[in-house]
Amino acid sequence: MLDIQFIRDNPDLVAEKSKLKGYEVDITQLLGFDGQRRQLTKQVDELRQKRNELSSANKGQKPSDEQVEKGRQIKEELTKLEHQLSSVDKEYQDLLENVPNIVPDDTPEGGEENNRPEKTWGEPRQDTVQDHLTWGESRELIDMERGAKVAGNKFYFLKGALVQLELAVFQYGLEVATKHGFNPITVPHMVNTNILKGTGFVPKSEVEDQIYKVEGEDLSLIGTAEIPITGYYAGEIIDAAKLPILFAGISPAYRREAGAYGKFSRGLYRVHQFNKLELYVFCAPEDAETWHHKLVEIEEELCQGLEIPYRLVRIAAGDLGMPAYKKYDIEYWSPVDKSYRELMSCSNVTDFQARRLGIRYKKADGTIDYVNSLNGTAAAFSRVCIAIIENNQTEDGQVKIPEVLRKYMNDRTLI
RNA sequence: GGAGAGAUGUCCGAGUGGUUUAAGGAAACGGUCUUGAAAACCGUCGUGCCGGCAACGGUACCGUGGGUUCGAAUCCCACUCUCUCCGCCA
Repeated sequence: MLDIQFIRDNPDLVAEKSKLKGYEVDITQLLGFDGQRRQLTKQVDELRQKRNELSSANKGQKPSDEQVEKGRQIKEELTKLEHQLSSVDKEYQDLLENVPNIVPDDTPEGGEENNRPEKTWGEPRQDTVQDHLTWGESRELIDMERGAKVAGNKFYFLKGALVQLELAVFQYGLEVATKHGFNPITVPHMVNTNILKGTGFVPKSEVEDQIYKVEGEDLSLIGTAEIPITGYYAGEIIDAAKLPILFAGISPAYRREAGAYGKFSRGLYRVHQFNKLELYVFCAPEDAETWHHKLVEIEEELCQGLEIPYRLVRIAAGDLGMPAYKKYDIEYWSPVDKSYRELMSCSNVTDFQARRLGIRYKKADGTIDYVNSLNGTAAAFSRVCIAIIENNQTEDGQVKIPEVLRKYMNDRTLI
């Protein structure tokens, strides 16, 4: 959610940036409701003032019939105005909540195809390797068929050495995260609608497509630990001295992925459930940009440790979600597709989510402001797994375990 | 799942229809005193919205949402959460 004052001061800018992101918002209409809301608020407050004056005029004693009658009139008028105000306010809130975050001027325009590569690392191998699914199924380490039997399409079982690999990846991820000061946290795997909406990257139409809802409960399965962590401080005012607050959240990620059965959905690449280690930062606005770069650096450190060749890309405006101000993806090299594919993502959402959920901080001078929040993937195992299997194959079809993981796997070197 | 109790500001805690403009205490901050510190004393000390350059004024907020009333922290209804006990259970 944007600051209404900011929208009042910069209506054209907000309209333009929203359009760049591909969101339809009618700023004129929003400001119209804003004006009505203010007008009505003024009238309502004046009437309430009258009511309060009347009732405090006869403290401790019975009011006269005349006073009661006058109070009754005020009440009637007030009820009418309050109803008007609440319906105007609802329209206003709905519109305001659907205005996406703005983007900085250096954001590439256009959609996904305009994402801007900024850096590459490692040697993209050009020889032929087995794809992860063929490799994993033939060794009975990945079982998609039985996953489908038990739960449905895009569910799976992982077994044996891959389970150990997964645990090792998380151990390693936590090791790096804690080294950088992140506090490990586990989270509720379901959240209520209030928190879900507060994270804001789920406009109504997408909620249905992306999020599993629990029948008969006000609960949804989380698509990432970002959601409950964002909610952690909802409605609170944090002492500035406590910032930055750094979390490394571990959770499964549940995603419906409705309609996502394209070319790049084979095997573990796009699944309904995977485990994820997520980095999260609450900080003062002036530190957000620095933390964003720090998060990207940590992601790079992780990829380099895991010996995964990658490319860093700056995400174009049209490919950004509603809350994102600025976002980078790290894409791993896929020797199977001979192209780079998404592995990690890192967003600065400024105060967009903090505003929606009322997460503020109090500075030393006593002033209060919204915190900024940032999040980045440290490891999404299903994809890390693909990247390792496909990039680390030896000539005889074994997979070399990255150096950094071996101490977590009884010094095993090959799968 | 059943029974009971409860939810008030940063914290503790008073408050069962109109001087509540939320008492009192603690913590925190500023000051006096002190060689310094503690203690003591004095002062400050919630958030949002609207108006105002500002000082300030108005208004709302006592778990959440409704309702009753001229007037609600206070009465009524529903919900959420917490605690105690019982049941079930890894």
